[in-house]
Amino acid sequence: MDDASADRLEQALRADGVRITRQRAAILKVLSEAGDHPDASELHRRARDIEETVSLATVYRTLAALEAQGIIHRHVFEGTPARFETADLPHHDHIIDIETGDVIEFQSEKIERLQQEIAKELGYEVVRHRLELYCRRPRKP
Amino acid sequence: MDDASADRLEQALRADGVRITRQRAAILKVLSEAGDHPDASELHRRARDIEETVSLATVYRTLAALEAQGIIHRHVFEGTPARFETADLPHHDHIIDIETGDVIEFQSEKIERLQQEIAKELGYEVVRHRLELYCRRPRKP
DNA sequence: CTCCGTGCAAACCTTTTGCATTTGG
DNA sequence: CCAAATGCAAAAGGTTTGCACGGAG
Repeated sequence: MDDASADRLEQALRADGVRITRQRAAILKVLSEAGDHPDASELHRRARDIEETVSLATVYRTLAALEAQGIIHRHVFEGTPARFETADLPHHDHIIDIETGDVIEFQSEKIERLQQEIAKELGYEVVRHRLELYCRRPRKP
Repeated sequence: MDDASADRLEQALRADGVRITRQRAAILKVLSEAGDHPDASELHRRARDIEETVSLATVYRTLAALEAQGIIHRHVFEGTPARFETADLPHHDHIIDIETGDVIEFQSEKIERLQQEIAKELGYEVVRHRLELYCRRPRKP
């Protein structure tokens, strides 16, 4: 993601009457540039490189606001703090490398469809779902 | 699950040199009789009806031990404390009713297979996974 | 007898919040 | 201007842990 994206995030927020402070601009920039899935304290660290006066509380408050607007997604993987990513990509699920912590995205329309079918058969409607594959690279033989 | 199951859990533990105390016996009984997916404090509450002197710390320590032995599974659903179930049923995933908190189990061999394939294509091997469908009952028209 | 397990209370860690102060629009 | 946002520090909430005592094998 580039700076144009950070601008887009700002527009989306402004449209909802949210003020763009120096702190928020920094957080938005960091989010828009993140290729990975950083957690709150990592975002805090990166944001402070841009704007020194960002507190962790503000990071959390901004993330909550962005999530409420559907601008970012929060993922809580097993045994780790929540991690965040911008919601600009189409829906996808995640592979978590259990050795490195790396996160890889993937999509599977087939799985999505199967999920709906299963829920329907049991009398439910899927509102949202979570699919995480905790993986490792196979050992060489 | 019935009392015979509680006994089976005890055997499994004893075999690993773990002592069966009154407290643990109570926790095992509660787990083996639970048809739902109780969290630690609910287990604590139920265990105390059997054996008054069970502390929450012991509940957590016993759950950790049981999980390490693969005797129970721990599920951390969104925004709620961890919930536990005995590992006697074949593998399954969960539907969570977002209105009632009810948990429904389901299996899908197709989805399992697709997961493996996807991981393999990306150069990974699935060690474990988590699939949760957050659902509601559809409104009547 | 001897450790393993226990209760209690304090510590932990991430996330949230109350309050007085600053600041964006 | 002044409601909205911030920093700080304290609180919250689930879970873990240090320590001295108790009980299973």
